Amino acid sequence: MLIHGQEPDQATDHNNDQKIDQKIDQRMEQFKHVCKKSKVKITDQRMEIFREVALNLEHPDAETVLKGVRKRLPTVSLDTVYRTLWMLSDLGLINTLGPSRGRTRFDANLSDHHHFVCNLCGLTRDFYAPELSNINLPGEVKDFGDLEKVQVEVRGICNFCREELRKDETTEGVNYPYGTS
Amino acid sequence: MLIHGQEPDQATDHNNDQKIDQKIDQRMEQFKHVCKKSKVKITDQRMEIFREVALNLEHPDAETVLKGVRKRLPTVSLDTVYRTLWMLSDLGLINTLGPSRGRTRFDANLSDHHHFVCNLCGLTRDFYAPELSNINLPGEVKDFGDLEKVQVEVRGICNFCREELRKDETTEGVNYPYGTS
DNA sequence: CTGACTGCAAACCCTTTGCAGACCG
DNA sequence: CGGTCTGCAAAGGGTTTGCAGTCAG
Repeated sequence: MLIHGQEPDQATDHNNDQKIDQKIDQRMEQFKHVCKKSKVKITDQRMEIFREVALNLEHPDAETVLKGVRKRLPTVSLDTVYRTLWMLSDLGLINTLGPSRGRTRFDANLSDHHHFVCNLCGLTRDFYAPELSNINLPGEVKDFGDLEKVQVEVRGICNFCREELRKDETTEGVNYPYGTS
Repeated sequence: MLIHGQEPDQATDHNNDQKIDQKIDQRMEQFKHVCKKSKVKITDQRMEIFREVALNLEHPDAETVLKGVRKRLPTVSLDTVYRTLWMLSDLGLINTLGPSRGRTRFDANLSDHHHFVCNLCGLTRDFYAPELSNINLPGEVKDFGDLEKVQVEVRGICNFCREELRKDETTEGVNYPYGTS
């Protein structure tokens, strides 16, 4: 998985930085509240790790979180990041993307949202579509078990990778012809 | 990730075994056709590995494929399974689920379908819903990149895990209180 | 103060790779 | 037969764990 250009501290889509700051403060308060309620100690590491996931629009994996957090706390270790992320997940403060364990990506956006995922680099961005929240599922789905959440995943090629492809077009061939029919 | 009861050779939802056999034969023919066309050698290992993915309704990971294949070819090795699965993916004969690499799960169902995923054990089952194929996406999604596929993922607790939970209810407590509000 | 938390290092698991022998075409 | 494919074993990369020192409450 190539994680490219989109650095955590890059400017967000629009210039609504103030609103974002406000949201973050609010999320930090919620974080502290839940920690106290659960008798979990509030440490600098934990705060910065949570802040990092909450700030990062691209749902980061553990190593990406580490990089971001180290800008503020240069001594944090990767294992603390892992422990904290899973703890936050246990506390319900963040969600995980993809199959459990194994390059898991973390998501601090708890609201009802959907994902665009780049097939090449794994870039994942949220989008909102209230009308998607009440789509009609076929009855058979309920036979599989208890339904909790419906999430739409749109797969494609992100703008960055499309450009890269254009550049690399003449560089190298493909291993297999890919033809299916 | 706990992979439980659902063994590959277990009876499928309904007793339409004959139809399934027919479909499998058809898929095997397609497999051979694509291999020949791509000048890839057809070996017993490759046939059985493809058959295993095509038969298995639960989208298996490499190790699960290995288990299934070893019933027929006891000497296959895990690395051959990996190599073959990625080759099949390159040939367009199967798809992968989840983030690339790292406990990837493989899917021989190439038709337009959606997934039910169990949050606890990772059980993944297909379902079909033609009306979901043309859902209206908000315009902003197109800004992320070129869209290729829209897949709906329904998350929940599968019947098996619900039962397990019921059994374990009195066995042990939970590490964290989980409360969010 | 004390138990929970951190950082280090080593262990662990899943996946990939190099190589010599085996096999498809 | 030749080049591809397999199985073995060892390496690789991400994640987890045991432990002694550190810190929040």
